[in-house]
Amino acid sequence: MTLLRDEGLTAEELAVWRMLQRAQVRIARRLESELLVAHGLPLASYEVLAQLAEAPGRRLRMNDLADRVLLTRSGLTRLIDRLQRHGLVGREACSDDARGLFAVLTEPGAARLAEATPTYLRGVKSQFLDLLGGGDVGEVRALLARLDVTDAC
Amino acid sequence: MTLLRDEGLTAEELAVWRMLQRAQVRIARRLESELLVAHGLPLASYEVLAQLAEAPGRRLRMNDLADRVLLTRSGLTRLIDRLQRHGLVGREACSDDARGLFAVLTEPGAARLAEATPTYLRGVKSQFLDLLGGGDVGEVRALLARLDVTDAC
DNA sequence: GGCTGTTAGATGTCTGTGCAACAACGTCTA
DNA sequence: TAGACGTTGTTGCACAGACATCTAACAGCC
Repeated sequence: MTLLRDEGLTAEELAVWRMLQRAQVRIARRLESELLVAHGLPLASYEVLAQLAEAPGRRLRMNDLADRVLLTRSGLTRLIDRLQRHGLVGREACSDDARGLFAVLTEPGAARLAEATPTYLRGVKSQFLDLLGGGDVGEVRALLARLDVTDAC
Repeated sequence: MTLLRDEGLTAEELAVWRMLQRAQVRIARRLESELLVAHGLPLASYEVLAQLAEAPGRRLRMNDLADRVLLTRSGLTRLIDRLQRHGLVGREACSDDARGLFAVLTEPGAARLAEATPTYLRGVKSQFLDLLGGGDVGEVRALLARLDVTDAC
């Protein structure tokens, strides 16, 4: 464990990273399972629909969307394929860049999203916010914001 | 967005969850990619080796280990298969329960872990701790600890 | 001792995702 | 205008992981 000191870390710091990891994975798993049993919607699909719903014109470039839902472009291609097959999103060409494609939320997609959103929100509340306790949210936000470097990597 | 109010959430609270998600996923991705290029070791494999190294006798029951690395039993079976194929861990029977198996860290496994650990620690530092800034660690720990309910679910 | 129910791991199967390679298009420079 | 270079999205491929199912072994009970 002297390796820790060699790299200038404390055991506590390392533990904090592990806790972050555990927390995120477990919360995500529970959210996903709740969405799945109640609406047959995987978490990633929900997030795509939610991002599209929030975007102007209910549409987003594939690349842009991939960033927001933390998927590679290829991963998003397949996911949009699936959603399109179920009629929840469509693809539309982009007039000012012939390479570009928009993923567009369809009416059925919006309906499905509306149906699933209460489940999602309740999950976030019960699996995450309730555990945090009351007044800390701004504080947590500030901490996490530092990790959210929109970097050049 | 009145849905938020219906469930008693604020937009900020929802954003905090998304930030947690992004932070964890991105940090994990970078750690994994660093471990992969430098040592050909996926993050999950590293974590298994690390858990075994910390355990008494360098061994852990499959079930126990699966919990610690956030894998299902089946997932861990395959992962241990792979690691065993590369000689980094072994399997040993459990004397007091004939159903049980220990995953045991081998000497080559320990060596590989020792080799990869500086990369891992540097990654945790540069991708996570440095971004957090200095004195907050105890505070963050306290916050995350609340999410780490070792629950009955 | 023979049931019943539970737990530990392993395996078949399927889905999802990343990486590398590719084609189509845009952009910049000469 | 042409060519080099970067970007966007899709595809072939391989792999990792979840779920359901299976077998073996334990525990409790009559």
